[in-house]
Amino acid sequence: MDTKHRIIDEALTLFSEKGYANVFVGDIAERVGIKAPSLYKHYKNKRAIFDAIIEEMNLRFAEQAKSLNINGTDAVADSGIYENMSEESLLRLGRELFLYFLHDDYNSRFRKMLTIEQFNNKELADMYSKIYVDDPLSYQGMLLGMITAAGMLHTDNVEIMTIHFYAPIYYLLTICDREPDREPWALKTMDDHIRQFNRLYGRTA
Amino acid sequence: MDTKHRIIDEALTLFSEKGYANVFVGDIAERVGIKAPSLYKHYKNKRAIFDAIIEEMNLRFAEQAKSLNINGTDAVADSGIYENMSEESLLRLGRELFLYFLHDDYNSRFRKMLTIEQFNNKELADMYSKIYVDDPLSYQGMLLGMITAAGMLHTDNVEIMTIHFYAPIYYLLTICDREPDREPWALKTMDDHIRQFNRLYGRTA
DNA sequence: TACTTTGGCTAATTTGAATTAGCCGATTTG
DNA sequence: CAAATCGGCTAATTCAAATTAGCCAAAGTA
Repeated sequence: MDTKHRIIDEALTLFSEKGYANVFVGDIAERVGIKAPSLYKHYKNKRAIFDAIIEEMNLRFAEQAKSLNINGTDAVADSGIYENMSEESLLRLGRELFLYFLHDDYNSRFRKMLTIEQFNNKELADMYSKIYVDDPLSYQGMLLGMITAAGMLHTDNVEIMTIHFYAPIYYLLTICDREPDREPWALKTMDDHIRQFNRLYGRTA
Repeated sequence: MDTKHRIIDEALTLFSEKGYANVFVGDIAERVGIKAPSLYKHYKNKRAIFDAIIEEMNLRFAEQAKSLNINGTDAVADSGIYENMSEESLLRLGRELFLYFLHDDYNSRFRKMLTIEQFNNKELADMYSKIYVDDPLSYQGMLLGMITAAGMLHTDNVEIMTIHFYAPIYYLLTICDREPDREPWALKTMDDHIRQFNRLYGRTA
């Protein structure tokens, strides 16, 4: 990774821990292993580093969204979630979602940064909502809708069903961001949540 | 309200909007209608203002917790939630909870401040978890547990049932904090959530 | 090979925000 | 009523952090 990327990488780490205003240009430089003035060979100023992070993340999430959509419906059908749609496949879906969001290097740092900066910056508020509210709802809504259409879950309101699936995951996620020690409890709770979700929505009406 | 309280009141507003580091002592003073140096007649320094806010909020929440516990079980029984436990009473419970957390003057500002500062400050992280994770779960868990014991809801895992009740409320709350325009949608979604919750857990097993 | 660009450095400089000094009128209190 | 004390003000002061100036060596390039 070249210096220019190392800078936004280290800056993201620091911003996610302390917030933009509490990170000094010198802190970033130190992490990168250079002196503060050298940073200015790569970025016009501190704000430009921040903007570069946003831009980079926008790219990443756009790619991710595209890759999910390209395969889209087919990928899900292909994934075998239909053939043997069981509690186990739902459990897998939830756990993967949770652990991906929680541990993915960029997701976790970027989410914390957005959490800290969201009230200061309309653009970040919108990104937060898109990434952690609207996109998951629409993607999981699509999945759960298909599973429902296939007769394996039952509801007349997929949106609420999706919130019932996702809100507890989101809730546990924010807890782990704040208190990583609770992760084992969160994982267990996740499993219990999904098993119960499956029982609640899985019965034949 | 005397100056000393006006200061922490305005400071809380500003901290909740921009975060501690982005608020200048002069901003607070201006809101209060005095000059920055005059602030120092009331507080030793900027950090002391922040600490005073924390202390004040600790008091408020302690009082609130006490008043909930004093009446405790009796209050619930008294509240008539039993006699005609209906979808309507659950709806009321959810809506009140939601609107109280969302609009209560101190709750809403303080929650935003905690959201911004949580990763910087272990004490605040703990407060956040207590106020918005642990206390609601234990209080609502108690209520729902009683309703379940009375045979009006059905589950063998009250903790998960409580998360199923509260996590969507929490989720909607964080959305409204970030995007107040979504409040009407959130309220409607709240109602749909609770009706569905009631149907899911209300059936006789 | 010589010229240019790149990316590092140290030593200023600038800026702006927190805090202190010290004055002063109003209010409280012995 | 006189002396504290309170709570405001203006004018410094301090200090830390962002940024700029300007030097230099190594790497790339005509």
